[in-house]
Amino acid sequence: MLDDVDIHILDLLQTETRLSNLELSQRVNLSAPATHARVKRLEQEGYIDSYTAILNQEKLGYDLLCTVFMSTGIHQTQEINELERHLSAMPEVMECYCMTGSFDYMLKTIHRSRKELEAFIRELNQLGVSQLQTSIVLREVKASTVLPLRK
Amino acid sequence: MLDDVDIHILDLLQTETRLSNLELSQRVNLSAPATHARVKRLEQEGYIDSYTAILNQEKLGYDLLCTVFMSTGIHQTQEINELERHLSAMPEVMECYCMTGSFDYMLKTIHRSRKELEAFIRELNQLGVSQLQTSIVLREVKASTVLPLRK
DNA sequence: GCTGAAAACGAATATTATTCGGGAGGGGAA
DNA sequence: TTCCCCTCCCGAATAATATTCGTTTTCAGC
Repeated sequence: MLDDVDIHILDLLQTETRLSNLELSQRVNLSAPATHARVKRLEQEGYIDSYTAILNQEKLGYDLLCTVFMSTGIHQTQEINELERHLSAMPEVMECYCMTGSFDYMLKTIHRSRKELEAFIRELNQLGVSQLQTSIVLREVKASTVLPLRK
Repeated sequence: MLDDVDIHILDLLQTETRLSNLELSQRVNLSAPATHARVKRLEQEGYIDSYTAILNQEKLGYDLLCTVFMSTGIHQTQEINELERHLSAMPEVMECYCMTGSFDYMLKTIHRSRKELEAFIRELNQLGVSQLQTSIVLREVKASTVLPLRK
């Protein structure tokens, strides 16, 4: 289980990932080796899924963020798995959730242009989709990956 | 501007963030110092927004992921800014987008229990919201932060 | 082909992570 | 209480890695 120091470490890793182990240890009032051992434990036990670099979408030409709601006409487990594997493999699909509500899935997708978006939607339609509703993000107010550990 | 090696570096940093500079340099066929200088440049020029640790939501007790669509009754710039500042400050709000479609905003929110979700929705309602439509994520099919650089 | 700027290299150094031996603290059994 | 054992910590030593530096290469423009 996790004690307060573990939570503190996780919280710091979420927001100040580039802290050196030494700095991290000073923030949580432990020695460097003890802190290091805890981080390794948190990684191994799966509390930390991964480390990642967040790139600037705009600077890299990805200015078109969309949400796509879709329903499928299929109900067989095998076909559903197949569909989901397809969706997961599409690099434009950043997130895909199975949801409550009037649609089966919600996707968050990213594109470089309307042209690419259109091609993507066309591709989706060939995957056995019965309904599609696409909206475009006009402005990003907040985009975070931080869990609210310290509430 | 970015050359092929820069793109290669960014792509590796997205997926194998924990690579040492030496390993990274070997992957892109450059010397360690040259690679390091490029990474620093990419950071400084804003191609890399941040580094972050992705925590395991489930293991940390956050099992309730939601999308909230909302519209506001307000139209004054000042009030809108105020509202957005509020939304951004709420730790349960992981993402907030201003969107096309029948609602003004879409939120991605995270909670530990239905009880907390209810309290959150109540809080939202006190922020000058005219319409709210909340859906719950049943299953995460894909959740990525990776931009499709190599398409 | 010459020249200058930009970018690369290898070696040297500085910083940081990681290992290791030993010791403090705390719970259970006699 | 005392002893033992387990867990976790610490500081020092070592290993790995990042970073700096002086020099060399590369290449576009003349």
